Amino acid sequence: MTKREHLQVGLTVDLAVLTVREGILQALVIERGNDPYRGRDALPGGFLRAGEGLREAAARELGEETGLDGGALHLEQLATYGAPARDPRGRVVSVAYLAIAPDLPIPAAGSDARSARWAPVEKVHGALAFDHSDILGDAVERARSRLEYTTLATAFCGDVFTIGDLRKVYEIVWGTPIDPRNFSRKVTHTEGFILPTGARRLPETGRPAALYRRGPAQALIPPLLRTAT
Amino acid sequence: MTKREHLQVGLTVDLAVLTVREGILQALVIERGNDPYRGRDALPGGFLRAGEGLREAAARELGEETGLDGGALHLEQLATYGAPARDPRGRVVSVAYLAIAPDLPIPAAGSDARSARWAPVEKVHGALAFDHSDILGDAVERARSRLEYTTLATAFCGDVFTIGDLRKVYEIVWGTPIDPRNFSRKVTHTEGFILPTGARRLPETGRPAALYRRGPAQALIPPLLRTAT
DNA sequence: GCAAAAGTGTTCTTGGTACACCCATGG
DNA sequence: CCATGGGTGTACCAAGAACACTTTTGC
Repeated sequence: MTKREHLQVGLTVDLAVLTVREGILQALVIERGNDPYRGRDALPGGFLRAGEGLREAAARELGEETGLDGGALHLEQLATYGAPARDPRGRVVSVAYLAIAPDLPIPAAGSDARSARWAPVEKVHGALAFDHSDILGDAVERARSRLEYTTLATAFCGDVFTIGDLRKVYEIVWGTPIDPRNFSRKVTHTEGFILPTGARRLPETGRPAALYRRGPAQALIPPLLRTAT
Repeated sequence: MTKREHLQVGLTVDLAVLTVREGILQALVIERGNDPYRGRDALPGGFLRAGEGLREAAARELGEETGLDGGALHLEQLATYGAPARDPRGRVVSVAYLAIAPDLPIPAAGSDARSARWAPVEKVHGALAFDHSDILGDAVERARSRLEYTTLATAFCGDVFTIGDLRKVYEIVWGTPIDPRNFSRKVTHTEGFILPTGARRLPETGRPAALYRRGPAQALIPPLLRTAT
């Protein structure tokens, strides 16, 4: 408000990309190639560029560092982290985004990627560079909450999926077992959550399961609440 | 990640301060004294200072511009706004905070305040400087949602309040009437939402109402959902 | 025909909604 | 005694939770 020059800060965009893979919740991490925290795992991210919007920057970094298409998967702003000493290079504020991806074969190593890989959230949480463990913790909590009130769970699945696949997403992200019968009724009775494709999938053993596709609904009304732990 | 200088941006903290006053939802606005947008209403806010955390900056600005005690009222990070052209002065990213205040006498004009005042949300929404109308819209939606799942409604009330006061908060923020009987049972049966003080308040006319104080509960379980309009 | 997973139906209980009456005070 | 808002009780209904059996496939 006064006419003196105001503090200028570096602004990064960091991504917490979550997926369900091999039966556990995993996050995309990269191994840092430069100081600070060289050799440590961190969330993918990078500096904002001139003329670029925040979401735009998040999608770009995702593509550059991991080869994932930022436009194709769910991407939402999570929170902004700006503790004065969070980055030893100087004053850097980070806008964190939460991304949800299906179980993709392997993140393709992009031009800027040193060693992007999926890692179990349980394993890396607490071991990340900067304040990225805080960000990851907040991201997981946001994802858990989103499953209650939105149809976001389908973003963890591929184009087509069974009700059992969807239920496993809930069980793995929430870490609690869910009654298959009640779950099935719930998702099939919620208008626009999932749409039957008519096709079926043959498991290794057992009865074939009907395949579904994401429906148009965004909100889950009424919500699917996790019971108090 | 490369060694070239990265883009530096100005970083502001803006506040959407909401209260219920004279039976309607109001927001704290200031009239801008400088260009750009001189003379237009805007949300209170200002630039981050060196060595200062984001929340700390929000509390400071709140005190400076309005005389409200940022430490005393509910303050939560809302979202971050960084569209490239949102500020004509240059690249400025804003971290927005949502604050909830009880119906205070009048915001005291602080040292930096030009003309802080309460204004009906309906009136100023769409007429604010920068992208502050977007921020205010998001803030109102966040507050509405918070009333469903948390005990935040008590932050709109003073130290002591009646169940009728609390119900009016819900009715005004949501814009829908609520059944007084069911509401009363709901809030008194939710453990830790409100605590009886034993005192009573005499209205202008009618039976005295019991007074309550905020309880320790943060979450509202089960939630108090607004029925689909 | 056996193992494995999918799919369906019923009961019970909880919580939400709708609704009508009595109570305590000031004027 | 009347107007005004505070406080309570009850019937009904929707939704979640708990629970057992049948179906379809591969082997």
